[in-house]
Amino acid sequence: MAATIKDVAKQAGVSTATVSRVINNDKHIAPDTRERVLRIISDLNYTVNNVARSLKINRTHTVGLITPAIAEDFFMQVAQGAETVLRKEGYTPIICNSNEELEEETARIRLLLEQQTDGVIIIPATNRGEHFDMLTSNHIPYVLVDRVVDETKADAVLVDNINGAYEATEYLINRGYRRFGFLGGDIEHQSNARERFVGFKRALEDYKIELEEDLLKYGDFHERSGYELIGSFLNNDRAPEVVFISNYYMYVGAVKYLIRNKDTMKQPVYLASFDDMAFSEVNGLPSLNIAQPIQEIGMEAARLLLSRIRGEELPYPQIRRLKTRLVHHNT
Amino acid sequence: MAATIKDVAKQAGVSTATVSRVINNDKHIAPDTRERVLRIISDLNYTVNNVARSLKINRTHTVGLITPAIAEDFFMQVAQGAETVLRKEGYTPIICNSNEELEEETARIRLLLEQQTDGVIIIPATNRGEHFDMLTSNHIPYVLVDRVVDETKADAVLVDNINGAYEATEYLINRGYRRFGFLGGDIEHQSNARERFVGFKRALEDYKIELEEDLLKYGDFHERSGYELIGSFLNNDRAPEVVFISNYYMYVGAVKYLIRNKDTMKQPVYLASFDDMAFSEVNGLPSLNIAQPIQEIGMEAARLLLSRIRGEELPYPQIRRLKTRLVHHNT
DNA sequence: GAAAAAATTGTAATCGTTTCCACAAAAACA
DNA sequence: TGTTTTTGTGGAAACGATTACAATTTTTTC
Repeated sequence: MAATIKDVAKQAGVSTATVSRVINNDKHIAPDTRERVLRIISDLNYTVNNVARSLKINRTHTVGLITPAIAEDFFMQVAQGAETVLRKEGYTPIICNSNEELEEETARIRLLLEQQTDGVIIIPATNRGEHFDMLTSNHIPYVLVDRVVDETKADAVLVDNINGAYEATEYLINRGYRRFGFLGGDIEHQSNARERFVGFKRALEDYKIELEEDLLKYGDFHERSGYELIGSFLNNDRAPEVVFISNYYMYVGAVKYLIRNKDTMKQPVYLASFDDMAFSEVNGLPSLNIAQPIQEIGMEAARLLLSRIRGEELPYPQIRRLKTRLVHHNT
Repeated sequence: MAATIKDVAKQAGVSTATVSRVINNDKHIAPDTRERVLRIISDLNYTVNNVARSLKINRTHTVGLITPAIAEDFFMQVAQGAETVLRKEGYTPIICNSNEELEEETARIRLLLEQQTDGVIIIPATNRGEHFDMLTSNHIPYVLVDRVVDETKADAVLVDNINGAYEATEYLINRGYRRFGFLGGDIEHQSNARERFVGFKRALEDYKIELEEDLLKYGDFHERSGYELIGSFLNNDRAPEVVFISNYYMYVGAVKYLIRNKDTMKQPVYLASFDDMAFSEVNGLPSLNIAQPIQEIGMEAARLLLSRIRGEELPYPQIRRLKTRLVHHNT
């Protein structure tokens, strides 16, 4: 139904080869043929069929992006960053949702393989990575984002979690805080949760500050666990002066708890937390936030992936760590 | 490099036709050949090449989704809803970003045309719609979401804005509020802004409540305008008791203003606003929110589009309006 | 003005599938 | 047993582009 290259060729009285050359800006074409062909193209409203082209040239100029959740701020900002650079380089991202499930992640990889994407950016849902081998064995480059399974294996774009946590903690210490609470993630299985804990602890050690075991709680980086855990700290005589929260969603949960219970709260608690996103400012509570350059993470991941796709020579693996930044709210 | 259907055929000692039949679950195939072929497929780690398949069958099982902004809550919830039903039906969404720009929206449509998507879901960035004709003339079905250019022309999934605004206003009236402020959008050019205003005004009229001209302000549905406009209402003796805000982002702006200036505020103002998203609860201010079934909008759009793709007989155009729901926060 | 070089165009194979058509073998029927 | 029907399989032509190679025309060079 839609016009094909053949229709254009016939109308213009040339071969499809010539039309193809015009489309692809081949230099060796006579100016007047080029012009004639272009006119017919616009007359017929012809657009190139990318699926045919992709089949022939064996590249699709598409890149898969697997995220644990569409519709979550952090992931979509990464996606936005990636989209910006991919688009500029003529690539189309295909955003997929793993729903924080290993099997879905695997299924999406399979899908992207079928779709012949030229590369994949993955924000891993779990700490498993065997299924990435499917990509390797098909020679599809991929880049991990935000967390990593095994640092020696795959390209990754991360944030300097250790340093970010250290700086924030150090800042708090210098401001005179001594009694710390800590709300972390799964330090067993999640690289970023672990690193943030390390940075936090190292700062306390360097400044010889005691860390009480019962002021140390581990959740799962979800809002609910922040909401539930923060409560257990408060309203007793051993409450911390400041709580270090190592993830944004747990921070949101904690904030919600504090807002809901502000009338019964004995004393204010200061919050320090990873990430600086929408909520961090609007909730009205004073806090120290460790801002990740989220969009930049996505952009860097896209850049790295494109280098791989283009076959540029880079040692394996590339681990890029971006710097965090401290932000103050409502103080 | 990757195994093709030919490799499988050769290994299994059958023709590519047979392999294809196995892949596509053709009924007329001998059980033992099927089994043999399946074994080879798994041995060779074969995956079908969808770009070749798409070329042949002239369908890609992909659907474009054009949104004015990736990384904005509302749009991504729509996307999430759409993704859920598309995925279940074997379709892959390609999410594109128009950046709230007409030209980019046009460019994305052109891209999706080249990619041969089977249909497109569009959250329009502007009130222009001529470029949608490119889709029509290529026989690609499309569905508009959230706002509409001309109701008589294209399929659309919307929300019953008039009724939603009316109900909320009526509720406020019944609660005794009489002095209303209104923060709206561009009622000239944006269908949803207009409809919400109509519902609001109609309720006031029905209850014979005066609407003062200088308590009526129009912004642009962005945070900044909410922030700036709310201030002009307050701190004078003619301040409204309640402000009806017809968009979430303006609401967020207003909330930020109120939080920042809470110390200098003479009297509290109650907010009523369209949408009920992340901020609505956490900001701590009491408010009445008009919740749209955002994910459901995306799901319905996907369902409608799939009906069109499948060629089901439905009168043109289909305009589906979903109901809103009132939600109370911090009261 | 002829030979060589450069520029322009066409022919046809190819990418990896699907599917129409033909056909052989097996099953059902008489 | 011979005929018809059913079942399973293969051959080969598409789908719409790109591109190596060849062929032709034009330009340059001496």
